[in-house]
Amino acid sequence: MSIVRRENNRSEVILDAAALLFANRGFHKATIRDITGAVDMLPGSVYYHFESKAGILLAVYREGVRRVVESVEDHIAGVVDPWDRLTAAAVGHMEAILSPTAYARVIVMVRPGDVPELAAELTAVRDEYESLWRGLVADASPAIDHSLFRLFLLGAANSSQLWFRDDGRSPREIATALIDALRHPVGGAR
Amino acid sequence: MSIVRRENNRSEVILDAAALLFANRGFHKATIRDITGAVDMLPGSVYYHFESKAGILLAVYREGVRRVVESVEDHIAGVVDPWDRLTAAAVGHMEAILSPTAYARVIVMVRPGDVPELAAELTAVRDEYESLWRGLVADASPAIDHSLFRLFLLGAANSSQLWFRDDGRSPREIATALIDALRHPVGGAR
DNA sequence: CGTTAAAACAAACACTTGTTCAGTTAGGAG
DNA sequence: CTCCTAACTGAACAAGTGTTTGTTTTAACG
Repeated sequence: MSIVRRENNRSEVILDAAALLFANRGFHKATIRDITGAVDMLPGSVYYHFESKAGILLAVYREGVRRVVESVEDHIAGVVDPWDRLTAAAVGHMEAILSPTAYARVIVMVRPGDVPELAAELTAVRDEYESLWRGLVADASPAIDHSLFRLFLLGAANSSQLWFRDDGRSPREIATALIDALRHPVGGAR
Repeated sequence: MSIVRRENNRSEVILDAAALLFANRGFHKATIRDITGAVDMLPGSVYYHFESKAGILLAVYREGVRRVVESVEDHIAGVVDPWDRLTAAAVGHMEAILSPTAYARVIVMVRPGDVPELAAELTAVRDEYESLWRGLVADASPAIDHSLFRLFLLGAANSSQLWFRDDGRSPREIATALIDALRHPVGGAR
C-alpha cells in the first residue's frame, strides 16, 4: 500500500534536455526523438512521465518563469531606491534569460502563439511574471506611459537573446546600459 | 523563338499568401498545402514557380526587407535634424513591421535560426538593413554605445509585434514614444 | 488552324511527426 | 524468494510533411 518512489527519477533529466532543445531550436523543430535521444531513451518512454509534447513545454515554461522570478527577486532584495531596483531587476532578468541553463531562455524563444492549445496558459504564466515588472516600473515612475515603458524595456531585454555572445558584454553590463539609456538624457536639445 | 510570358503570373499571389501565413504562424507551422490552399492550387504547383519552401521564404524575406527600407527612406527623406531623422525612421520601421501586408512582419516573426540552411543568407539580408540604422544612430550620437543603442531600439520596436493591437496606439505613436524614452530624461536624480 | 511552351493538375513518394500500447525489466516490499 | 509496480522498451500507427513525376490544360504565336 505504500508508494514506491525510486530516487532515480528521470523526469527532470528529460526536462533539462527538452529545455535545452526548445531554447536552441524552438518548440516545433525540437522533436520527441531529439529529446529522448539526448538522454538515451526511446521516443515512447517520455509518455510515461508526460502527457504530451505540449505538456513538456508547459513544465519547462513554468520552471523557466520560476527561475526568472527567483533571479529577479534575489537581485532586488534589499534595494530600496526605485531606479536601483529597476536596474537590479534588469540584471536579474538578463542573467536568467541569457543563462546557458536554458530554462529561462525558452520563455523568450517560444512564443505563446507557437502552441495554440497552450497559448492561453503560457500567456497567463508570462503575465504573472510581467505583473512583477508593473510594480517596479510604477515605483520608478518614469515620465512616459508605464505600460509602454515596460514593454519597451522587456522587448529590448529579451531581444538580446538574438545577438548576445559569451565573449562580448556580460548580461549585467547590458542590463545596466539598458536602464541607463532609459533613465538619462542621451539626446541633443530640441 | 519568341518568349511567351503570360501576364497572369501567379508567383506574386503565392508570395502574398506565403507572407501572410509565415507572418501569422511562422515558417514551420505554415505548410505548402496551407499556402496553395489559400490561392486555390495544388501542393505540387508551387514547385514550378519556386525551388523549395525555403526558396519561398527567402523571396518573402527579401521583399519584406525591401519594403521596410522603402518605408524608412520615405519617412526620413528631407528630414535633417539627426533626432528627427531617428524618430522618422522609427515611425517608418514600425509602420512597416506592423502592417497587415505581412511581408515586413515576416522579418520579425521568422528568425534566421529557424531555417538553418538559409540562416546565413537571411542574416546577411537583415544586416544590410540594420546598417542603415548604424548611420542613423551614429548621426544622433547618443551618449551610450552606438551598437547597444541600435540593438535596444530595434529590439524594443520589433517586440511590439507581440502586443500591438489595432484598437490601441498607432505605430506612429508607439515609435515616437520609443524614441522619446531614449532621448529625454525620465528618471530621478541619482 | 496547329504548334509550342507556360502553368497547373493528379497522384503518389519518401520521410518525419507525435503518439499508442502490449510486453519486458528492475528494484523495493512482504 | 515472490510479488508488485515503477520505468522503460520495441515496434508500430496514423497523420502530416516537403517534394517529384508524368500528364493535362491553357494561352500565345506563326
